[in-house]
Amino acid sequence: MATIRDVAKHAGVSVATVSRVINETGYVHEDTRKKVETAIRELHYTPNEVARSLYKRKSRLIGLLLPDITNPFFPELARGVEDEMQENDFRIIFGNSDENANKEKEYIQTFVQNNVVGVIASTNHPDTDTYRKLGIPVVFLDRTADNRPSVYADGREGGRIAAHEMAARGSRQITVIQGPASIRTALDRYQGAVDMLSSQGIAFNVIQTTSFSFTEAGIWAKELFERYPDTDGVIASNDIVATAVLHEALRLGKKVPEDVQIIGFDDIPLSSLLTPALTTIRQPAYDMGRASAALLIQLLENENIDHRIIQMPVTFTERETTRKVEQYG
Amino acid sequence: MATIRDVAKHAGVSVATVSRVINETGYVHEDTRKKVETAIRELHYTPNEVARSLYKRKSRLIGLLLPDITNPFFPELARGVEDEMQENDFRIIFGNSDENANKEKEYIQTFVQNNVVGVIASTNHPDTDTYRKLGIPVVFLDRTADNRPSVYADGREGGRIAAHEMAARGSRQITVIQGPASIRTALDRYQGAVDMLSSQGIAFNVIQTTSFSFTEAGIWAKELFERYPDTDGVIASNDIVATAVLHEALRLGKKVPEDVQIIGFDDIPLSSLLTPALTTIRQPAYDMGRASAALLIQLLENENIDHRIIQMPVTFTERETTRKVEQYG
DNA sequence: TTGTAAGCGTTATCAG
DNA sequence: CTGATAACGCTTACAA
Repeated sequence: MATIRDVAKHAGVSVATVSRVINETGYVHEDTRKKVETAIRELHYTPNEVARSLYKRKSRLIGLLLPDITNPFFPELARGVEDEMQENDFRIIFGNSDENANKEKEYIQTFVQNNVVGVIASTNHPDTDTYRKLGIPVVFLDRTADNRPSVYADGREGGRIAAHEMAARGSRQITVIQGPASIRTALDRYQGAVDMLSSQGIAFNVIQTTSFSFTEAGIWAKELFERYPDTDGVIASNDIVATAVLHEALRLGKKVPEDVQIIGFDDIPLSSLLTPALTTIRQPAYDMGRASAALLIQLLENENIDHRIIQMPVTFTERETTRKVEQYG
Repeated sequence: MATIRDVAKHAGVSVATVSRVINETGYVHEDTRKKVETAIRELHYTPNEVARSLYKRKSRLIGLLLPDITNPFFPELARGVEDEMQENDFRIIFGNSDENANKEKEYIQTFVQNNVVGVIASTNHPDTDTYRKLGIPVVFLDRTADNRPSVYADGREGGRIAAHEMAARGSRQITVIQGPASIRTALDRYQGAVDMLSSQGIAFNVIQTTSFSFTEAGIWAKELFERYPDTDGVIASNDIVATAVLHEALRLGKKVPEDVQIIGFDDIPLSSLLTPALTTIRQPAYDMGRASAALLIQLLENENIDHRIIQMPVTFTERETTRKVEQYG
């Protein structure tokens, strides 16, 4: 790799001058600029970001920490972040935390060691020193914490909507699937659903799950219909579980939505391709990712901006696993 | 952030000594080591990877370039790469190329600018200077090129298997979905299927698609049944398209697999949760990711290893969108 | 308008 | 066993 020295020598100028033309800083004569530019071209020179980063104590790198890219909700988030960052010439160091506090801490640490200028994190522990003492801007994505910068959707409201719509469509033997207790968003959804159901005086059962994994989703679906065979409505903690429930219901010969209605959460891309297509509470994942990146970039330019907490809308996305409301509402 | 100087001062030694204890290189007296270690702990010191990287001209970073993390096949790959890398203390800079040569080149360039020690890339243009002149090890993932290090599955064989199994199960009005012409793996699958069908003297139709996107998949599925309504067997270019085809077939009132059989490709996590569950040609994505990372790490340690091309098995994964072979075979 | 040189935080060489 | 110090490739005062 050619260095700035090589370019300087090749162009017959000093490194300072080369630096000036690269960064468009300070005066440089048109002719020398030309010389330098040809030298750069001829040597295929590109600046070493590491050296830059060392001197300026900041890079063009940001850290992105997500629970598990294998859960289809997160790639959407990631893609949004990446697209926005890419357009602003930032690159991403990426890690999966598996919702594990230790892995999370490790990653954040290496992010810092690599001089990232900011981090976007989807974490259940935003209130730890890991983030508090980070010294660089952090945006919490899909999660939130007191007054810290964050982009998230209102899971509680989503849960409420799901419960309300399901009740409006006539289900009275509802089973709510409670996601992993350690995951904040899962808890919110659950709480929202429970609140709504309670306030409407509708009884319900609960199935507790401990992960969002594809392989285990089927197990819980089975458990659900074994323990509560009369279930005529399922509020799932996300679309993966909802898909498993749908699969199991169909396998048991139940008609969906006639015998049992199902509402998921997230609206992952495959949901609309299921048969019947999944009714769900949509989170605008891609936009959330983009928004979080945009927010981080703002924070990078100006630490003190007003609008640091962005709540995205959660929308009832009616498809085919729920009945038409006219029939019942 | 504390620097090595701070630690040295705090411990009353020179920076050289601190460096020695950090890197466990050279002699250092037990007592001084202790002093240094406490200093490190008290100051919460962690080495600046950027400075290290600058001096050593190599980092603990690798670049990962994937077409689109939003396609459920790639997160599996990415996860495999990440887990293996993480266990070996490497971090990942990540980018989506969208199969776009320009974006790809840009990303690779910034990878290099950030001193990555190696790259893992899923690209359709492995034979360009971008990779040839990179100067650091590259492993091609899910793609391959002459004799360059790579980890991939035999798409052609997969296509053959799909065609063979479908024919063995009685379909005679087969439509093959040809994926984007620019994507090598899609082409291989298609070729394999066509070869097999031709050699068996079975006529078939072709639907050409131009992307793997969820939103467009539905369009092609519609087109398929409009143009070839008598289709009784579909060999799809991947599971996303297969899912869309299944969805459309069901919507049209066709029975699957009785009226039309469907075989996908990849075996993404959701495939087994569809109803009927999708029969597909499985690629061991996660393992491929891990293998590519392991290979890259080997290459990093020793440029000249023998086994640089790893072909992973492709397996016919029989589920419910194909008929039982006994009935027809 | 341009060049010199210090400094970013490390590692490694070479004396001591 | 330990300490100075040059070097990694860049940016930025400061001088010229």
